[in-house]
Parts: sequence; structure tokens; C-alpha cells
Amino acid sequence: MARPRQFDETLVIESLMNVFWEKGYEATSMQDLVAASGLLKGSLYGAFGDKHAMYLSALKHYDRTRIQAGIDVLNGEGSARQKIARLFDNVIEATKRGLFAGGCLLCNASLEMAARDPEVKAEVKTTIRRLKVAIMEALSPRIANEDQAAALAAFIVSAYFGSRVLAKGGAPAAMIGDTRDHCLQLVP
Amino acid sequence: MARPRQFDETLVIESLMNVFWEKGYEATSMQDLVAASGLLKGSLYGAFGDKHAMYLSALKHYDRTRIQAGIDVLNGEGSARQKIARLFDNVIEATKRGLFAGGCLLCNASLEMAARDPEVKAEVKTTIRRLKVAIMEALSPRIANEDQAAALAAFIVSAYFGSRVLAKGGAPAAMIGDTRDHCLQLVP
DNA sequence: CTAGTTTATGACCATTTGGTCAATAATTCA
DNA sequence: TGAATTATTGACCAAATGGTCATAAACTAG
Repeated sequence: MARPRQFDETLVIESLMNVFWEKGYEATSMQDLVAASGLLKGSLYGAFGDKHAMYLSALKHYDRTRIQAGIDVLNGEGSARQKIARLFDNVIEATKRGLFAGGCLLCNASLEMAARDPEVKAEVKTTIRRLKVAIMEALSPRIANEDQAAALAAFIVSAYFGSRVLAKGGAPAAMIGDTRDHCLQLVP
Repeated sequence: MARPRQFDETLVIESLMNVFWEKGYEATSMQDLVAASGLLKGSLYGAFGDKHAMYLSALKHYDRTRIQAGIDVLNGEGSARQKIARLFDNVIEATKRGLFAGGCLLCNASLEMAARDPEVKAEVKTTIRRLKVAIMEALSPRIANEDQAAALAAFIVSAYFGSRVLAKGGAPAAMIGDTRDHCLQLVP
């Protein structure tokens, strides 16, 4: 009934996400978002709301794509140990290459935003839960006791997130490797 | 030979640190720092340099005080297991009370700043190493093999940092408890 | 073709940002 | 006391910030 959007929304969200991912919320300016998306300010505001709404959209997009990719691995083929190893190997790979500086947007959002932003906190909380459940289910064929599986899953999530902090902080890749190896030892 | 400082430098750094700790670097404005310190802008710049230098000073102060307090625990009395339990209990305590929103300044700095700020990265890297070594030494009476102790120490640091991400992200305290318990099981 | 509706555009805005500086005040050494 | 040195003060600044809006353009239903 009217003029249609002249851009692919998903493509634009992806570009917004990449900026927030690399720079964080506060360090990202509207100019950065304009430059990255190729749209003009007015269009961005019209389509997504204000900067904060753009961040939330980016976070949800990260959940739907990057986190989901991890969950797909956990739901896919292979032993529990192999699947969990793959999660850590991605971090180690990224650390060794040292190219993209973003790390994990979920972790970044948790530390930068969650404490002062209830909406971000809710989103982060939900995504953490999703990740934990997926790990639990990957473990369930090997661990009959559900509480035990939940506890181990919580633990693996912690170690995984911790490895993202180490990676960004310039810790040697060996520390992340050690973390990975210890985690795998615990997976039956 | 001239007019002396009319303020306690350490006290001022402490107040600057608290602001950065709670809000992060980018979300902290010079106005915030002025308000928190009670000094005027000119005095702050005169004494500490620019905002970035203030952040670095705050980070170093965090190392000298808060991180050192943790290391003191690790160097102090008690079994290795007891000492490491105490690290996690602090996080759990803070999570349950939900009062101070800062979490761990070292983790915050790593995720917000390290990727784009070599000085912060160097500081974070050094502090991570200090923490890891202290954990290693706490373990050493029980683990003869040095490589093994180093690997376990790296692992515990990861799990600890991860629990800080979980805590800020609104994950249930039980997840942090599970993380703690699994860590302790690995400590001989 | 036209009326109606939505999108795109970029000029525009108040506010806030980090940072400077000349003037003044306080101190010490001689 | 006076010369030298440093600290404090607050006014000041250019630039950047997030955000708005009137206008023009593009599309669809009738």
C-alpha cells in the first residue's frame, strides 16, 4: 500500500550487529552505524527505533544466528565430548588468528550492559539458559541423573565464558587449551 | 617547594575506580568523575592526565587492592580447596545480595577495552597471570607436577571469570554454585 | 491518473562530550 | 619578606553525541 523498504532488513541488522560486536554499545556512535549499514540516520531510526533498540535487535540477531550455530553443533552428530570440544576450539582458533576483535557478543553484553539495562539482562539471561539446556541435552545420553547433567552444563558454560574473557585479555592460548582439556575430562 | 596537593591521591583514585567499576569506561563521563571525586576537572587532569590515564590508574589500583586481596587469601591459611571456595563464595554472595553492580573490574576491562587498547590489554594480561600463579602456588602442596598445577590453575581462572559473566547476566546463583562445586571437586 | 500512505533524505538541533587555559591561591626556600 | 613553583578554580571551547523533522520520492489501491 505504500513505498517499500529499499534495503534488506536482515542484512542491515547483521551490519549493525557487527559494529556493536566489535566496539560495544557505548563506544559505538550513530555515525558508526550509519557508515556500516549504508543507510541514513532517518532510515535507521524509522526502521529500528533508537540506538538502544538497535542494540537489542542486534543481540537478538546474535542469538538467532551465532548462538544458534553453537546450539546446532550441540544438537548435531558426534559424541558429547566432540561437540563441546568444538565450542572451545572456535575460541582457540580465533585467539590464535587474532583477527576479529569482537569475542562473544553475549559475554560483552552481559558485562557492559546487563547490570544497568533490564532488557539486555533479560535477553542475556534467556540466551544463557538456552545454551545451558543445549549442553545438558548433549550430555544427557551419558549422564542419567538430570541434576548432575544440569550442574555439569552450568559449569561448562562458565568455563566457556571465562575462556572468552581470557582470550580478549591477551592470556596465552595455552590457558584456553587447558580450560578446554579439563572440561573435556569431565564429560563422560 | 610549592603548593601541596589538597587531597589524598589514593582516596581520589579509589573514587574514580568505583565509577569505572560500576559503569565501565565509555559510559563514564568526566562529569561523573568530577562528581565522584569531589575535585574539579582541572585538578583531575592535572593530577592524573586524561580520562584514559585515569582508567589505567583505576585498573592498577584495582589490581593492588581487590585482586591483591584475593591473592592474599590464596597465600594465606587453609586448604587449597577452602581458599578457592572463598573466591567463588564472594561472587555468590554478591549475586544473592544484588547490591553493587560492578562485578569484577578486571573482567569488565578485558571485554570492554582490551581488544582496542593495548595498554589495558597489557595490564589485564599481567593481572591474569598474577592470579593464575597465586592459584598455582595454592595448589602446589597438593599437586607435584607443575604443568598439571598450571593447567588446573588456568582452568580455575576461566571458571571464576565465567562465573562473573553469569552473575552479571542474571543467571541463577545455582549455576555459579554448580561451577564452584565442580571446581572444588578437581582440587585435591 | 490520482489520492493516500509509507520511505528516504539531509539539514538541523540542543546537549553533552573530553579537554584547555589564564587567573588566582597556597606553599617553600632563601 | 619576596621570589619561585605548583595547585586550584571555573569559564571556555570545538567537536561529537543521539535524535528530530519537513520535504521529496516511490509505491499501491481504486
